[in-house]
Amino acid sequence: MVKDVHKELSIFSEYLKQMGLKITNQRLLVAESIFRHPSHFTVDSLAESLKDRRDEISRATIYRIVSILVESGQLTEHNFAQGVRYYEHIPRHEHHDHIVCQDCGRIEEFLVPEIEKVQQQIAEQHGFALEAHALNLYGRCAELKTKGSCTRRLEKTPQ
Amino acid sequence: MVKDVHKELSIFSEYLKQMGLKITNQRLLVAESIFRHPSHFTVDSLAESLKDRRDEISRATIYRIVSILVESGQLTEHNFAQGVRYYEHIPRHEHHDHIVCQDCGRIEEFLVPEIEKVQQQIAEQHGFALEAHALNLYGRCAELKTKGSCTRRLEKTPQ
DNA sequence: TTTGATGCAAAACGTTTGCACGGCA
DNA sequence: TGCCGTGCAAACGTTTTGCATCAAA
Repeated sequence: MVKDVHKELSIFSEYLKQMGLKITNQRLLVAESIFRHPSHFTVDSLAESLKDRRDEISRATIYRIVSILVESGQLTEHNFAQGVRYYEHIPRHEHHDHIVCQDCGRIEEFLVPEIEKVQQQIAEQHGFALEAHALNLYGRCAELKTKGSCTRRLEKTPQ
Repeated sequence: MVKDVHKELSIFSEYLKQMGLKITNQRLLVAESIFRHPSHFTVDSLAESLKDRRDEISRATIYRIVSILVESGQLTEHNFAQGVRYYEHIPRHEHHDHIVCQDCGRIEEFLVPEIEKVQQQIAEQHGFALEAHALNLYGRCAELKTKGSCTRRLEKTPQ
């Protein structure tokens, strides 16, 4: 676990070096926080979780660091809903798709290998060079269904 | 064709009546324009296409009418990219998925019945009540690949 | 006549950017 | 030391909203 974080951090540092970018405290701190972060996040939630340290990092800087991580391939951007960008750190490039609760914003993951295959075929049929794809399911989660309400309900929801 | 437009318009009028909403000129004009519109659009592109009539309809009003049409089920909202909402009128609820060119914004449609089935199963496995889904493929379109550039390149692209 | 719809302008929202200062190389 | 990164505040583009006016019922 901790090893993974270190590994990802050194990949990032290496990327910075290769691109002639500087290795700063802010970049390392933001990246480390993301690599420890288990799940999907927004720049806003990331900024919140970084708030309580002595040297708060400005949102502008966080935005800039996040785009570097997208370019380095260590962060994936999701369009679950309009208005906010969601990000996700996927170690070892293990792709998966998402099912999103429209009530509480809960996001779960799944993978169906057959679908992955079909997508490439469709792109070929349309003459497209496939670069990325997103399969998002939207619904109401189990907790809501059984309990009538959601513990996460008060958090910010995509939508 | 024209018949379809009339049919959709009367469905819309019926919906307005049932919801206690008024049938106004702006609502009919915007809806008619959408129902004639063959494809995906944004509020901006819709406003542009409605510009040249004597009584220009304000953007605020167009936004409000579009959300009514989403609620009436006659318009589907897409999260192809951040920043702009794309809409699509789907007569007779013929669902399909999309492949989007990241260069020119060209959007083509496809449908794979097997995928549609699998999605329901996945939702059940996760205890979700499935309400909607989106399968978006992103790539570079054929025209770009063969000609090295895109005729649509200068239009606004999602991204 | 009553109530809801419209248009305008201002606000809201997440995100980006110009610029002066500060810190890495 | 030079140059890039940072933080601040202002700008941005899309969407929403408060309010006075207007029109459908």
